[in-house]
Amino acid sequence: MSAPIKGPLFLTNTLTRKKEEFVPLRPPHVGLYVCGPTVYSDAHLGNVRTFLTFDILFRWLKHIGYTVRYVRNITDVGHLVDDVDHGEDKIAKRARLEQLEPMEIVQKYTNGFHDVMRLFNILPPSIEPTATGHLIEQIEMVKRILATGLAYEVNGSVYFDVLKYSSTNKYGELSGRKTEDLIANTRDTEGQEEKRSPLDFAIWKKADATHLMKWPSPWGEGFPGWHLECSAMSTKYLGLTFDIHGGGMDLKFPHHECEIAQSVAADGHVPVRYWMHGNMLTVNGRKMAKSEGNGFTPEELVTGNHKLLEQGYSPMTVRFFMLQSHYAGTLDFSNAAMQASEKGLARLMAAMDTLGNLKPTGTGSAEVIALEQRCYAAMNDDVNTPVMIAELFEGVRLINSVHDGKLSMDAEGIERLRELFNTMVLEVLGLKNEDESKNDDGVLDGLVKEFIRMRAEAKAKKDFATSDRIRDQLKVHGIELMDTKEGTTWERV
RNA sequence: GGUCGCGUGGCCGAGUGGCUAGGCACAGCUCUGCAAAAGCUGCUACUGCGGUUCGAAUCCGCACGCGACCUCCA
Repeated sequence: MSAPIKGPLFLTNTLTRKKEEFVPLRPPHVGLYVCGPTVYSDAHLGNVRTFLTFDILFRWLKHIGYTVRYVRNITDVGHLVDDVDHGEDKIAKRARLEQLEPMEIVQKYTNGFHDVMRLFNILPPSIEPTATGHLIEQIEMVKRILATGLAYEVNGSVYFDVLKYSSTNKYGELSGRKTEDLIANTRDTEGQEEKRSPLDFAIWKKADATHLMKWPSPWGEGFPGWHLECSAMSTKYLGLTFDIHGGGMDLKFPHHECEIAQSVAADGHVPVRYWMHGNMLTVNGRKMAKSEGNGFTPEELVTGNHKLLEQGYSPMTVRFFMLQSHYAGTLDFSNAAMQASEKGLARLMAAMDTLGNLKPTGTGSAEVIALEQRCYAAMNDDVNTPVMIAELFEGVRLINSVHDGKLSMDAEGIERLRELFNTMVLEVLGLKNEDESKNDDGVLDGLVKEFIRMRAEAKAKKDFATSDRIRDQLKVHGIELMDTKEGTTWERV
């Protein structure tokens, strides 16, 4: 069958606000749904953080022995520009601005999104459904909700009746809201006159003649409400009730709250057992958001070509930086923090190299076993990557101490340490060594090696004036020499 | 205004009622012809004021500061 589960795993369930032991509905299978991007513009770094959070969860669930079906959607219709139920579709707006067919916009930014995911080594989900590909399922769901009397049709639009629903169900449970408070805080906005209550939300919206993205339905030409796709698609692929639903903190209300209501209304089942919400990436203490205009694209990040960036940072530096904080807390982006991560990651990766060539120095491997246990404990404690990384640096110390002959370790211990690092660093954290391509210029490498040879000869003759001149001049040209026990190496500065 | 959360050493960032991560920076040492690089070692913080407790950064209350959501956003 399957390998034993290396658990138990504890996750913070944002529905109960408690850390709970994770027990799937149908072990060893796990159903995981994460709200994906709306493909109307380039993904920024804040988006990356959320998908990275659930990438780690996906990797960890698989690692400890679960068979995971990971569904992450692409929203290619349904989100409106101004207000929930009023205004222009974001994708249609973009299409108008760029003078493209809406589906060209969708394709363009979907491709871009996939490029970004690949860049940061975020694994593709098992299923990546699109909203436009599931219109029939969404229309069927609207019908089921109408059949229960928890939605009503007005002029070709269908609205969810929140007050009626909340008279027998808990609306607001996930986000900790009360319907009275919500009503008290409602602002008057246009296009609300069709609704019975300002809390009601559209599950199907009538399209006017100029609307580009519209489909026939029992209520006329229109398009699905913006919360509906996730309910329809998660149900289709994961069942009426499934294990984990994730997304960014900012989707908790109203998006996820509405998802719950829709599923309960349509199918009579609470859809999700464990809700998980990743927290925001901030810049100077403020949320990075498309609407704030304080985001930068991955391309700008790598090149450093943005006013917030002092230099470029590699994708793995960013990945490592994000994993050094816990997903549930906010993380503030700064150049100083990025530079610290860059160095830390380099040290971790250098230790990986050292470990590859490490030779046994005697007996003992107790430290490795203890380290291994602490790594598992950290990850099983709400996917605590920062703690695991801290443990891995303890491992780095072990590796270097054995390498320096200051600690004795037998072959079994070294092998176990290798396996631990390969598993945790490469497989679970998904970090890759980026340095290999640095000295890939064969001609340059040959030239520099010739200089290194000349310098070694000069040094052998105690002609330090010459050897130092070679070193200094190379540095002027951007080549730094480093003397190690194994000989001299070089890198570009 | 409502709801929720946060405030940790020079910086970033974990965490538990007592044993007090980790990274970066810094200092000392090792290595080295010198330097750099690398490694090792050191560095004891928890917004303020009360309270609970044998003991709190960790629990409770208040104050101050900050943020998120309440409108599209990961």
